[in-house]
Amino acid sequence: MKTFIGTFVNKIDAKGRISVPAPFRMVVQAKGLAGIALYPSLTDPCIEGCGLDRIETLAESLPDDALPGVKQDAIAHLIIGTARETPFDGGGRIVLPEDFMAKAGLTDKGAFVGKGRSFQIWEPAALADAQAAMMRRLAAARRAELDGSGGPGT
Amino acid sequence: MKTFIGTFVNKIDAKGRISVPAPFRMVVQAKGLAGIALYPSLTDPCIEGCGLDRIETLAESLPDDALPGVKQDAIAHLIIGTARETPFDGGGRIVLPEDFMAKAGLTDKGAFVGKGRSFQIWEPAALADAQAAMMRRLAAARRAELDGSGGPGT
DNA sequence: TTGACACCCATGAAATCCCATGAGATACCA
DNA sequence: TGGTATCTCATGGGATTTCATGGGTGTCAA
Repeated sequence: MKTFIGTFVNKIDAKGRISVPAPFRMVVQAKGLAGIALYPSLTDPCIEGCGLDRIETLAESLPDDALPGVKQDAIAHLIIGTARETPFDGGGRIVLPEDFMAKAGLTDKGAFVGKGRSFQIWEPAALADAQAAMMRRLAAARRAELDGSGGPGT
Repeated sequence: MKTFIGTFVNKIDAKGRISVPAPFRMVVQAKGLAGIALYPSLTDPCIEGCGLDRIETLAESLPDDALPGVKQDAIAHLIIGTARETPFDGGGRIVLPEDFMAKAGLTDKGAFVGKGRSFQIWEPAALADAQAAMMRRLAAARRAELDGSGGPGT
């Protein structure tokens, strides 16, 4: 498996540790990596994660020097600056940085959500809310579409 | 690890010493270097740093087509001319030059921010401001994009 | 001589590693 | 097909090491 797929809820212990779901772990271990990179999501109240190869690729894609006039890489710099390398312990866990947990509202449980090449870690309740909100938006969009092309659908 | 990733805040003691974060130290030590090179940032109110090797590379690997109108050699000479070598002490610390500290507004704490091939040292509050400003800019850009597709702005 | 600077060691806190345990799922065998 | 053995995985706690930080001493230069 080479993509992050599915949702898994694991416990966060007193030390801030959480087990990375075995399928996710295998995605990064298959690349020969011994840990993941975490960074606060720029758009959602959650932590984002990926193999740290992705971060290093991001860093290497930047121009060799910070010269005036180049602001297109603002996002990359923001991610690189806030990212954090988190190695697996013997049991396949990582330690969630405290400030990341605070930003994502994480306390005792974390929901890993696969996003393909990356994944997110949500507070389970917040994830449910966000997903419900997205469903409502989709339903509304569909209704709006049907309204224009015929009667109210089922 | 071969790139500077993440943010770490350390204390500056009365002697102007500050611990270089262990992950950053390992990046340069992996290259066989026993210290780092510092120079005032040309674009931000902070100190910039990297391995000594990068300064040497800078003198040679200047593309002449990156920025039309900007004298690349001038920038290189500026960096090379102002850069200072700062060796690690036994505990992995460096001594921040006083004039650099003044330019960056550093007093009692310094925030190391990874930038991939290099890193920066900020006054923590100034860093927070700069990052917040950047986030606002990104959010504004995103809003501008969404406006085209019908969302009522906040 | 006096100041600045580099090197040394000490210490507490925090992060990391290690092993143990139990539950659940799977595979295997009768 | 039912039951059992095995394995993986998630979790808990303790021990060890690393790291950041503080201060002292020696050395060199002005």
